[in-house]
Amino acid sequence: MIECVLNDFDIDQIASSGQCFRFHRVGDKSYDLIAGTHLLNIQQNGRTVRFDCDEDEFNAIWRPYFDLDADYGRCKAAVAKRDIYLQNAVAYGGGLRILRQDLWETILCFIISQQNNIARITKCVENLCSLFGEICYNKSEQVYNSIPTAERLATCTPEDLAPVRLGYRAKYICAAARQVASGEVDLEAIRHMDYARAKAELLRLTGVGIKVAECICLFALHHIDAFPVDTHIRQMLDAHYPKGFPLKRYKGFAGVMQQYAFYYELSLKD
DNA sequence: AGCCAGGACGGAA
DNA sequence: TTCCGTCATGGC
Repeated sequence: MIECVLNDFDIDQIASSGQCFRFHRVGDKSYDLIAGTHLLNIQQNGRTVRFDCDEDEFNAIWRPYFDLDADYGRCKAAVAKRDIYLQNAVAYGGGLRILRQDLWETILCFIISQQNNIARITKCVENLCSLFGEICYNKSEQVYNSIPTAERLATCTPEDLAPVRLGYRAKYICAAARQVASGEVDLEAIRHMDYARAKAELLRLTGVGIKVAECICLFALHHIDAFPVDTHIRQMLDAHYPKGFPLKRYKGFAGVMQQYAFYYELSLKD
């Protein structure tokens, strides 16, 4: 068990931010999280955060996963004083982090995310894991499955995936899985590429366009200068930045600002 | 009952 | 290049 006192960290905000669909709420500010092949229970009480794991696992997996060595206060301080919108967004989502998620898991989740809503994305991901996930965890009477491997999905047809209810995205998943399993697209190589090259390589995957590629770069590869523009961000840009978002001001970490804005936009629509 | 959702694809112009 | 119809499903 590891206990930390953390600034700029709110597990409820992180779990509901729409960058990860694998948080399972098990109590007040308490979640089971599946990340790749790892399972964690995390619980927050004020600024104190409990990670149910040993020190080695904490340092090797969860410290980088939650980006605990980054100073988000510095990002927040960079917001222009007169930028009322972004000031509000940062104040609202001050506990967000940009996660370092598993690459293949993020590819699948964000292929599924297209033209879809977060509630249904979460259900599709759960269906995919429970029906095709290969590794199972037993934790407090709760069974969790990992995301299915590319090799497993490469053997599937879109008809096989019908119970997952992916709609037209099923054929994208099958095709992308074959590209990865065959080595046509090399995920290990992508992990070592810079942002521009990683994005170009991800775009070769069926079902991955510019927006999804940027999400993968931001939420898995931690290229935090990626700035995915989805329908919510598009509306936000039109409404608050008609002359263009000040990307240059936030060069090198624009994706952090994007995430504050995205989370803030979601809150304004319920 | 419609409108919309963290869009991508293939073909037309 | 840019533009446009199409693609499934279900939350709200």
